[in-house]
Amino acid sequence: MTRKKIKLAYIRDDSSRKATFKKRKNGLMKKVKELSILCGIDASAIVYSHYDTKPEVGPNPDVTRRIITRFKQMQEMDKRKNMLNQESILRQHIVKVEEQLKKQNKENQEKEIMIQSMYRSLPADCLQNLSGTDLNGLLLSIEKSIEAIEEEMQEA
Amino acid sequence: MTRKKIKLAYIRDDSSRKATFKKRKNGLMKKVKELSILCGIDASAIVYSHYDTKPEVGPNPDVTRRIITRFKQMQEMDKRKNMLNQESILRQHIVKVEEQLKKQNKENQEKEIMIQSMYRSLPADCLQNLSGTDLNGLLLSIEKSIEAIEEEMQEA
DNA sequence: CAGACTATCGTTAGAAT
DNA sequence: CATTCTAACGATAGTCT
Repeated sequence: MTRKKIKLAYIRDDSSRKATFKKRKNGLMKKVKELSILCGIDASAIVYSHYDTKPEVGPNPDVTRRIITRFKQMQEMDKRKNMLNQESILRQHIVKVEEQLKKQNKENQEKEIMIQSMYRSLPADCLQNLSGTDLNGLLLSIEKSIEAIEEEMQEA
Repeated sequence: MTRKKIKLAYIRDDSSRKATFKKRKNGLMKKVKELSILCGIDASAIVYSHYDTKPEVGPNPDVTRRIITRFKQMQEMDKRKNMLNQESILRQHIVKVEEQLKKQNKENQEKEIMIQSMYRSLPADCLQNLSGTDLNGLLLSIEKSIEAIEEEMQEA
């Protein structure tokens, strides 16, 4: 059993790394528990790893009960993450909607130009019937004007 | 040096409890650091005690940096409020933009109806000049049609 | 691959300074 | 009190099952 003086570096070998992880995580939790009891204080350790599906939090003795409240805050931290995600979704949504708005705006302008052109193209004496800037009114006026033109043509 | 096999219980003597606390806290942080490095995972320990003015979080090596950020977030619960405010601002912005979009959309539809009405109001024989659904083309066609009507009127 | 084992290393209680 | 020292204890790397 010739164990070398462990080199403090990432363990390349998968299986021994996992073994070490398990051993040391237990040891760590034990130390935390001892510190809590011996000194009457609140202590805990958090271990995030892909070995466990969930973040390992501990230890979980009587002493740790008080700390659990604070860990709930940690859980709220996760919620905060979600908040951030939600925020980015919101931002994306804004971008999307703003793009739509821009597009609509452009389309709107084109149609407006077209309407203005048609309006300007109408005979001068038809303009008397037009009133204000109201679109529906404008539409009615233009239809009236066109009807008037058609009537004049038929009379001629 | 006859050290007894430590009894796992609260250390009554103030000074030796503090001594033990200091030693073991250091040891604990070292262990956390080692676990992080050896296994390439994120780990941290939190020690709340009246010995230190602030909750001891650590260790503070490169590996733990990411986790510390999260803990700072935990400590800075105040910012969470601001986040909420920011989110509500975003939501308000979305509502505003969506209202604009809706309004634009409505205006767009009105204009479209108007254009269609004008189009339908034109004399049947003018429709031959119209081509496709292209807006600019449509505009040109309508202008042409109106010019044609005016010419016919002048001829009459 | 997970436990059990143990020689070895690291941690630390208590004493000394 | 805080530090240092070191014997003793505890943790664990490598090995075996």
